[in-house]
Amino acid sequence: MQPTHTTPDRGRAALGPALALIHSGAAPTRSVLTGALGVTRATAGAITGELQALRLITVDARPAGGTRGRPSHRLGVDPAGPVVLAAQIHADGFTVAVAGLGGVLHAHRDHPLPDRATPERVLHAVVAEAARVIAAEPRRCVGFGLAVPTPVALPERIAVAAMYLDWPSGTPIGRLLEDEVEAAGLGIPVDLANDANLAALAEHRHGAGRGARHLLYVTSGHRGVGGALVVDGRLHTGSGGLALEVGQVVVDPNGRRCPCGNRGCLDVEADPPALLAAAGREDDPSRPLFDQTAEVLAAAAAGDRQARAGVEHVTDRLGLGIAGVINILNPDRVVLGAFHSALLAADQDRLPRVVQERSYWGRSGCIPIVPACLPRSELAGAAELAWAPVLADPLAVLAR
Amino acid sequence: MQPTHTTPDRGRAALGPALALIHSGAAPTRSVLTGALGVTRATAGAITGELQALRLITVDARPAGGTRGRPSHRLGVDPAGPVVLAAQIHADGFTVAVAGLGGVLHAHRDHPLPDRATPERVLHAVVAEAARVIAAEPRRCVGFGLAVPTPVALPERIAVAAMYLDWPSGTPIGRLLEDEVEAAGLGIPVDLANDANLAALAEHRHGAGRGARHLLYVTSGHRGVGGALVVDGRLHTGSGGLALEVGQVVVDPNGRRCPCGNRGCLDVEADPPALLAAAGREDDPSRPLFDQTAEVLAAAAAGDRQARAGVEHVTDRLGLGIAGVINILNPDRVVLGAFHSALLAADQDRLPRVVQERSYWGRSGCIPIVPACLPRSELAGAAELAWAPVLADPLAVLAR
DNA sequence: CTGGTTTGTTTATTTGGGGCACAAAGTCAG
DNA sequence: CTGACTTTGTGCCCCAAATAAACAAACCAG
Repeated sequence: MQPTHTTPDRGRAALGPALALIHSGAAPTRSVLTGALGVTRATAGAITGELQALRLITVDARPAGGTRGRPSHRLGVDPAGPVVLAAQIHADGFTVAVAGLGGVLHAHRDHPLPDRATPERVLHAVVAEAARVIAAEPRRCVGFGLAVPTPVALPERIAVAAMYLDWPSGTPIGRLLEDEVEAAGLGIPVDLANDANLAALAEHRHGAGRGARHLLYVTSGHRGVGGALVVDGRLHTGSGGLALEVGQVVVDPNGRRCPCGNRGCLDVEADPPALLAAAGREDDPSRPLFDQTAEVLAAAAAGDRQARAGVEHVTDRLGLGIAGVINILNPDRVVLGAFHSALLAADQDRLPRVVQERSYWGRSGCIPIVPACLPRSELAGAAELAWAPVLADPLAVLAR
Repeated sequence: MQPTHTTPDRGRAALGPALALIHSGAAPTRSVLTGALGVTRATAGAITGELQALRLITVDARPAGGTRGRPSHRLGVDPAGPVVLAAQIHADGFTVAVAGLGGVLHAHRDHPLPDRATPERVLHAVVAEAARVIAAEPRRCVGFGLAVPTPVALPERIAVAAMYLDWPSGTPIGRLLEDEVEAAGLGIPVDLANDANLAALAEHRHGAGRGARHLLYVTSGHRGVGGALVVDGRLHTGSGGLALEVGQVVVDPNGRRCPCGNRGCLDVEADPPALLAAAGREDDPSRPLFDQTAEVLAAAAAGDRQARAGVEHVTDRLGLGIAGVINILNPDRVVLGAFHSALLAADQDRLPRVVQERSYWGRSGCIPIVPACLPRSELAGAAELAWAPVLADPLAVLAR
């Protein structure tokens, strides 16, 4: 017999949204919070009081100055409040960091991957390191988020087609992580997601995408092109978690072969190796791709004609791909990370022009294309993932 | 002096969501409503009682039968309750209909466009007809929605690049409509939007897209390809209202010229004239395109080799375009309207196969591609638009 | 018929949040 | 410097919406 079909007491429902606004910097004062939540000043005061009692935020009574009337108190995250663990697995190793609210990365350390880097061994190493960090951390740790360099299929969180790691496609990476966390006895909620998706999330909350309603994020680290889309402030993962495989957008049907089977995907037409090839250079496997592309960009800036042509070629391809997405989604901002950010810096005008020419009626001329601005956006995104339960319902997480 | 920075009393907040659930058929009983809203049975009972008192819904105590326990009462929309006006402007004229809740089109009549069909004259004729219908309608009319065959740029609701009508791009069609409604003294809230977008909305609420979280809708009436996307149950219009110009997706860079300036847009590669051309037939301007494409499809079904090749060619092009969108958005269903629906019917297997081949890892093999099923989806969508304020806050609209 | 199960309704109670008044803390004009 | 004005923070009262609990109703299965 079910007692009387009810839901557990959620307490103050606006607590989470209020914390999210302060966390993202969108509500620096109680007054702004009042307007953003659509409540009275009295309620906003009660909410901030509660958040303060939870040691999540601080209220600074020093005058903010400027306008007329009584100055607002400044709202900020509490540096002594709870923290989360953020981790990232990448091609060369993994990183574990402690992160506070407000997008603050307190400390992070890089570690090499274990030998024979199977999913189990890597996750075991990550969780072991996480346990060490938690043990050494005086503040309370309330979550753990992990960024992985493979697409993650929902709802089972299965890694598919890892590009750098030799992980078999179909690895149930979500369950493996939870098993490791359970075995280590961490006792905190855990989640993981694709690194490019998380980078987009972080840029939207704290970086170059702040305030954008719909955001397109495109990036490339080593090989392939990743991206993500934020719709109405939320990461759009699609029905299967595999949305925005922007790398699969075809920009040249007669272009280079792509591992996915098609020809001329953005994946192979606008990543670092594509720039090397377009500039007529060989990929030297013994050196980091990043250094080699930096050389090409520098040469182009110095006037090297072939390098310049290569930059323009790849920029045009990228522009075509972005224009295609813009035609479909009409975001209000485009943020470029890593390699593409450098590409934009090398020629400020060309990419916006190409995008404008190739998107319907040139309306995208008004869509700003800006470089990412967070130093470790994937890690910051993993922190966002870890904070998600707290932002959804602070009481439920902190009450334990 | 602002009194105390407050928001107006909204009464029962769950009233709107509850009505929306009943309206879309997602909550056929109080019990389901209880679960969907996350409230107790007592609250759900109070809410349905209030909606019943507003004459918006009916409660039918007849047994629904089947399972154990006390049978639920059936919830349904009240046929005698308020109605809205739905109108559509199309190439040959305009249509005005009366619509009830639940996606019911009560009656609709077609009218020719006035001579010299300027925006002002057409809107004047539509509103005049609407006023006549309202005057003859015994039930209370609480809204007016209009579907127009041009993209509508937000937030000013400006028509851009009309394809069939000779309307100048940049026409402030939203303001013109409001002026006409005001001049006619209708005294009801009014809104308008692009017809393909509204068709997608209607299919999602009441048609082939019911229950889908993310829905891609692609259609073509006469010339060009339209579409829309429903994300998390809401129409995605992008930041400027011009999202999902799916017609601008390039499927063949060496293809036919498109009015937009590009080559090989879906707009000119997968619309009715494209099929005629691919089947080696001349477009006879004196006959409706629909009849001509129907002939090609019939010929293909009868074994005409050239017609068959044309159908396959256009199907492949359409599949390429859909696959591109799927790679970016990963919807969980694709609905095809009008011409594309007929194209799918002509060859059930080919389109899904092409989409599967051309989208990443063939994962779209699981994404159903189904024909639209509403007879007048644009009109039904206009009704949805008119209902929107009521579904958002029934009391605010009906209290007057 | 009896017991079990689910649904609808009534009543009492809790509580989140609005309305209001007032105090506080600044700016601005003279 | 002073007083008017503006905006913010807070305490108190009250209401209304939702929960909880108990009960009644309606059906099925033995």
